Formats: sequence, C-alpha cells, structure tokens
Amino acid sequence: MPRRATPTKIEDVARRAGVSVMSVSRAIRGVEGVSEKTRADILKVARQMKYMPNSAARSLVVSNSNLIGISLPTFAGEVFADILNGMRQTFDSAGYSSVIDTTEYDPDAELSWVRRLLSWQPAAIILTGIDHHPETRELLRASPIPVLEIWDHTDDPIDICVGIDHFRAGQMIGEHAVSLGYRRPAFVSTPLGHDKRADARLEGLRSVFGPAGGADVAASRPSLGNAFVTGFDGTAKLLDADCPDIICYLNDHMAFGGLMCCQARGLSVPGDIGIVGFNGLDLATVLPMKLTTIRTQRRLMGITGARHLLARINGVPTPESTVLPLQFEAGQTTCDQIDL
Amino acid sequence: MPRRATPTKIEDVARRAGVSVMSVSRAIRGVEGVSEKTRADILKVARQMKYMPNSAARSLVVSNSNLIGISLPTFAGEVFADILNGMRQTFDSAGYSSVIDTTEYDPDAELSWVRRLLSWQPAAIILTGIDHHPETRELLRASPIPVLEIWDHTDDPIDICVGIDHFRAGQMIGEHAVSLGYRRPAFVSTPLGHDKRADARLEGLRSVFGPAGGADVAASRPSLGNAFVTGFDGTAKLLDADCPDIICYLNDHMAFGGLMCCQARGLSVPGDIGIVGFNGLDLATVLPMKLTTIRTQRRLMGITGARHLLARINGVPTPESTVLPLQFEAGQTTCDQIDL
DNA sequence: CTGTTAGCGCGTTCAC
DNA sequence: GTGAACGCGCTAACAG
Repeated sequence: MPRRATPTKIEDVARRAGVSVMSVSRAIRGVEGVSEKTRADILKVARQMKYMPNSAARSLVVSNSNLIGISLPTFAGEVFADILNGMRQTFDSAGYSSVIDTTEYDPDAELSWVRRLLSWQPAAIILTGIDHHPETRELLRASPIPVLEIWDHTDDPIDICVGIDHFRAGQMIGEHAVSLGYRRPAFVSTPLGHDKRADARLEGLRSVFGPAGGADVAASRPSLGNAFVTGFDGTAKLLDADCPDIICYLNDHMAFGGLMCCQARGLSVPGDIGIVGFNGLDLATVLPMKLTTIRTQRRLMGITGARHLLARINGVPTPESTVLPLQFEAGQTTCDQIDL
Repeated sequence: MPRRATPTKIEDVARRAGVSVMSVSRAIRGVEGVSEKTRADILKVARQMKYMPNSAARSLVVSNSNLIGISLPTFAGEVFADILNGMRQTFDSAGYSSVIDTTEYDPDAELSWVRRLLSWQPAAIILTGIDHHPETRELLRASPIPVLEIWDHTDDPIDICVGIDHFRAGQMIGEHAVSLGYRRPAFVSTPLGHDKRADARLEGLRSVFGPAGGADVAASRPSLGNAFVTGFDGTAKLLDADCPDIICYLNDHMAFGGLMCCQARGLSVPGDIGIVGFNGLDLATVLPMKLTTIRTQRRLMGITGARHLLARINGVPTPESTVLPLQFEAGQTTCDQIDL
C-alpha cells in the first residue's frame, strides 16, 4: 500500500505522448536530440499531466543538485539580510534554490550544518567569514564543491571569497577620529571572539590610536541581545568609567542606542562626545542628525559573490579573493575638538 | 571517467566492516535488526571513513525528504526574520533543513517557487499569509504534503495555519484612538493590495471610526522602499493635505520615520498629533518616547507554527487554525485630546 | 532524430 | 540477527 498518491512520472508522460522516456527527458530539459514537433507535443502533454521531474532522482544520476547552501550568523540586523537578498536574487533567476542556515556565530553549528548539506550534493556552499571549524575547512577543501566565503577576506580562502577589509575599516575610523583631534576613543562591541570581524575593526582602530594618539582604546563588550539596548547599555558603562571623547560601535544600530543614551544623559553630540557607527544602514536616513559611519555595500556584495560563484560552478575563471571598497561617511555626530 | 571524486558510499562501509549493506543501513539509521556489537563496529568504521549517506538516494526510495520549504515576503524589517528564527530553531533540532524563498509579495513568484520545491518532495511547506495564487492552493491541496500558513489566519486554510487577527489589530488601535478622543485618523501604508495584512488592519481601523468617529480614515500609500523613509514621506504628505490628529502606521519602522517627520516640522507628539505603530519592535526600546503599538509575538509564532507542523508531519492531531493574542501597548505617542 | 540498456545509492521485502 | 534481490525516477552512453 503506497503511503501517498504517486505523482505523475516521466514514464507516464512518455506513454501518453507515445514516445520513449528519453525523448521526454530531452524535451523537458531543453537539450538537443528531439525534433521541434515532438518536443512541442511532449511539452503539451507534460503540462496537461502537471508533470514535475523528481529532483532527487535527477540528483542521484548527475551527482549534483540545484541546491545552494548559505550559512549566516544571524538574520537579525539587516546586514546579513541585505547580503542574502542580493545572493538570492541572483541564484533564483539562475534556477537554484537556497538552503539556509543560521549559526549564531557557533562554528560547531556551522560544521554540523555543512555535514548535513553535503549529503545533498549541493551546487555550491556559502559561508560567512573566514573563521571556521578546522574540520569544516578540511571537509570543504576535500570536496569538489565550489565554496564562497563572504563578508570578510583572506589571501587563503577555502575556494573563493568576496568581502571587505574590516581591519582597514577600523583604521579609517581611527584616522578620521585622530584628524579631528579626538584622544580618548572607546569601542562598544560584543564579547571578544564572538564576532571576528568586529574584533578586526577594533584592532584597526587600535593600530591608529596606538602610535598616533598614544591612548589605548577602551572597549565595552556587553553581553548579547538586542543591538539597540546593547549600544545603550555599553555606552552607559563607558560613560560611568572611562570618560571617552569618541565612541565607535559595532554597527549603526548600536550607535543609535548609544546616541539615545548620550541624549538621555544630557550630553551633547558631537559637542561632548563623538559617535561613529558602521554599515550605513537605512535607519540613519531619517535621524535628525546624520551619523558618521562607514557604508558597506552589502547587497552588491551578495550579488558579486553570487555571480563569482555561478561562474565558478560553470567552470569560468574567477578571482580568488575580491575586496569591495568602503565608503567613509563623515556625519554630524563627530566634529573638530576645539577644546584642546 | 568520473567527473568528481566519488564519496564513500554505504557499500564501501559494508565491505570494510565485513557485513552486508543492509546491516550498515540499519546501524546508521538506528533501527532494530542489528546486534549491539555489530552496530558499534559499523558506526566506528563509518566514522573512520567519514561516511555520509546520500540524501537524494534516500529521498528517492522513501519518497520523502528532510527538506522544509519556507516562503517569506521579504527579509527586510525584522518581522519575518523573527518568525523565521523561531521556526528554524525548531526545525533544525528536529533534523530538517530549510529551503527558503522570498517572494517580494508576488504570488506568481511564490507559485513558481512552490513548483520547484515540490520536485524535492519536501517534508512540509510554509507560506506567509493566506492569499496565494489559485494554482498554488490547488497544487498544495492535491498534494499530501503538510502545509502551514503563517502570520495571518483563516477558517479555511490549505492545511493548517498559525497567525494573528490583523482586522482585530486595526480595531484595537481604533478603539484606543476613539477612547482618547481622536477624530481625524490617518493610516500610512504601502500601496493597496500589496500587503493584504496591512489592508486588513486598515479595514479594522475603519470599522471603528466609521460608526464611532463618523470620519473616514485618510490613507497615504507611498511607493515601496525603505520603511523609515516611507514613513517619513507618507507623513509629510498627510500633514500637507488632510491634517489628521492621529496617524497609524504599517509598522514601527514607519512610525519612527513619521515621528522624525513630525519633529522635523516642529509638531509636538502627542500634543499636536498622535502616532501609533505596529509590531512592538526592539527599536522602540531605546527611543526617548515610548511608542504606542501592538506587540506581535513573532518568534513565538514561528515556534508554534513549527511545532504544529512537526506534529502534522508525524501524524499527531493538530489544530487547524491557531490565532495568537495581540498585546496592545499604550505608549507616550498618544494621549487624551483635551482640546475638543 | 529516436529508443534501448545500464546504472546512480539507498531502503523495502523477504528469504535464510 | 543477517543478507540477497529488486526497485525508487531519472539520465549517460550507446545503438539504430
């Protein structure tokens, strides 16, 4: 007794159209080897019978699928949603489906997802960042499946990568701050080691302030949770202790929370304190005060990554490592420190 | 000549372990029919050889996969990201992988995605809302695959649904507004027909103001794009024309844009004008003024939906239609109109 | 241009 | 408790 109504298969179509199974297969896939007339007849019958090829069967034969795996840290916060959007649009129109995972920044979770995905023989795999479980790298390096690492960059990717230079981003912020005369920088982020990209930006910031400003960068690393609240709380903690003159944030959301904190305490921005975000999110467009930030081209990054990967899938030569430019945007939350 | 290195298959493991293919199959799947000792031996060998079952082959035999399809309108704006997060967490720990789609509110796009997905014989399919292409309903009704419709509700779902009552949400806002003495309501949304849930909320609002307030609800429907900007622009248009005393928004993001617009024009909120959002997003938590809104339990909705669906997959009886409660949150952006 | 043969890797069935 | 057949639906390779 069959558990479910069997859908029409290629054999049913062939019988009804009075041709062989292979002709149907060829007609459906649009490959050569069928006369235009038979092809038209077959397609008509197939449509009538609502025939839908079984992807598992096809995948089994060709050792390959039209599935593309995408692993993201999280959906929260627009950033990865933007990247994902760019990629999905590109893959979708190329006929691929996206199998998506969120790791919550846990390399073990990423690894076990990669294992499961591999069992589907996906056309490609996309991972966020360049820091993975050693076994993930090993597994993927050994497999012939194209791999894209996105959002960060390295000279030694698993396969190919498209991203930005986070260390450089930190430097750019630092240079801006130094040139305006800021001396007591601080950074509000998540716990160290949680987000390697954020850590890299902090390092970039430190590389500037170390030699130039002579001051270390105070870092506040509140626990996880809502970015707005985290920014607010992290700022409160810094203001209580270190008395910085400029605070840089993991992202614009946190910066906004920080801005609210400063306002709540009656501090004037940028008079008393400078605020710098990261990403150039839409949120900033309606704020009464333009946020100093670095705009990352997330959607473009997604599209670029997807295109390179498609090329890679089709055997077209592709650059191994692509670094997208950063756009520094000086806003109204930082200004010259004339009180020196 | 094989195109790619063949991964180890079940036969390889069987040979190496000195048993039959079937024993390996049973051992791996954890079903009865193997002695504990042989099972242990087999699992050890399998691990050594890094054996990973081929999902396509398995799927072909059992006419079924561990893939779950999830269709969302968009990733933008936290709302669907929250729902998705709740669902993914639940499915993931149950061993399912998520194939995700974004339709951008286009029923045709949804349909063609459903078609593609069906070719993978997924364990279940999740669609957002209850308005679909007729053929989508037909296709899914005819198939034995469990279907969950989420975020909205109806007495006649394709299979099962979990959501909220959007019409009622509009009513709640209307009742609040009327009780505070507001008379000239307005609604800022997206173009009519674009988002059926938003339309339903507007209808709910109208159902209150029609009889009680005697005034119709002015509606501003700017074109699509960034929600903050849309809220800002839609508000500007309303203020220029209709002179409302309370403006309700599609969501909190738009409400925030509207709030900024009012502030930019020197209007006092809630003195001159009331502002009401929708969803109860995290954004609101750091605003200097608590936003009047309706909190939707999006993550809970995702988890609930996923649980019901898993029950459905496993043949456990499940409620057909589940409506989650709404939490009205009176904030500081609406108050009594004492100037009547 | 068309059809036939022979699997793809695994799970069900039914022997032993 | 274990193993040998067979078939899931489809396509590559070859024949005609």
